[in-house]
Amino acid sequence: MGATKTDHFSVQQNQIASIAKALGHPARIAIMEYLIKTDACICGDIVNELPLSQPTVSQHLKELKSAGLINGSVEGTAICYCINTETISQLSKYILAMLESKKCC
Amino acid sequence: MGATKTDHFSVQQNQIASIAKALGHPARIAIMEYLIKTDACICGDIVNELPLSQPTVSQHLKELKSAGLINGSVEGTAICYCINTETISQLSKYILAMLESKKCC
DNA sequence: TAATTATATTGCAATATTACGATAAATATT
DNA sequence: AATATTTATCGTAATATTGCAATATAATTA
Repeated sequence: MGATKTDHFSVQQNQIASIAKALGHPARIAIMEYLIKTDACICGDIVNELPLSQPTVSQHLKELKSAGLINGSVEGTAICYCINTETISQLSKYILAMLESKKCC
Repeated sequence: MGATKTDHFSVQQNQIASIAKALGHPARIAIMEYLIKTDACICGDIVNELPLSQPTVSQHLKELKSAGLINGSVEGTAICYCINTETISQLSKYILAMLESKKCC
């Protein structure tokens, strides 16, 4: 075992889970915060901001990208990373809906 | 390696990450949705709702509980599970703040 | 074109997660 | 007390994640 049984759940359940999963690591939260804090697309220096090696940061960026939480575009030798508001908004709406439909307790 | 370097990140970053991580599995999303859909605390029958074995569901419930996303109280032979609005609200606020501080792109 | 700079990929070790059968624990009921 | 019901825990196997050193790739600059 060890493999998630994704096919037993709905597309939306898997989608939301994969976005949440991508945010489920402090390094990736830190990356998102840094991209937001600087109010701009960041070319480079994400590695210098984190207490992790370059390959590790690159891997985290890849996961955030594949979850649709950030976009990356080539900018010379560097790559420009930017947060993707749409995906965050999708998660936000889902969670707000959770709170709204809650009636008991 | 394989162990997350939690001590290199802030308490809040770890907190948000752990809530997101708990939601990072379709089965746990399905559990949350079921608890919300039924508009009540559910004693039992969560296992019957999911395509997973009882021990597996029990484990997922434990994770949701330890992340503070649900509460469980003994109710006879059964256990009554309920979603914890506070934790969901905490995540919601954090994500909304993300969207608000986003200015570029 | 060679050197430089920035990011990605590969390979690997350590650890974590997912899933379930078997079994235990807790509470009700007979 | 014995049985039934419900949930938790243990043990274990399969897979995933985390992290980094080494290396590769891509684009710029000298």
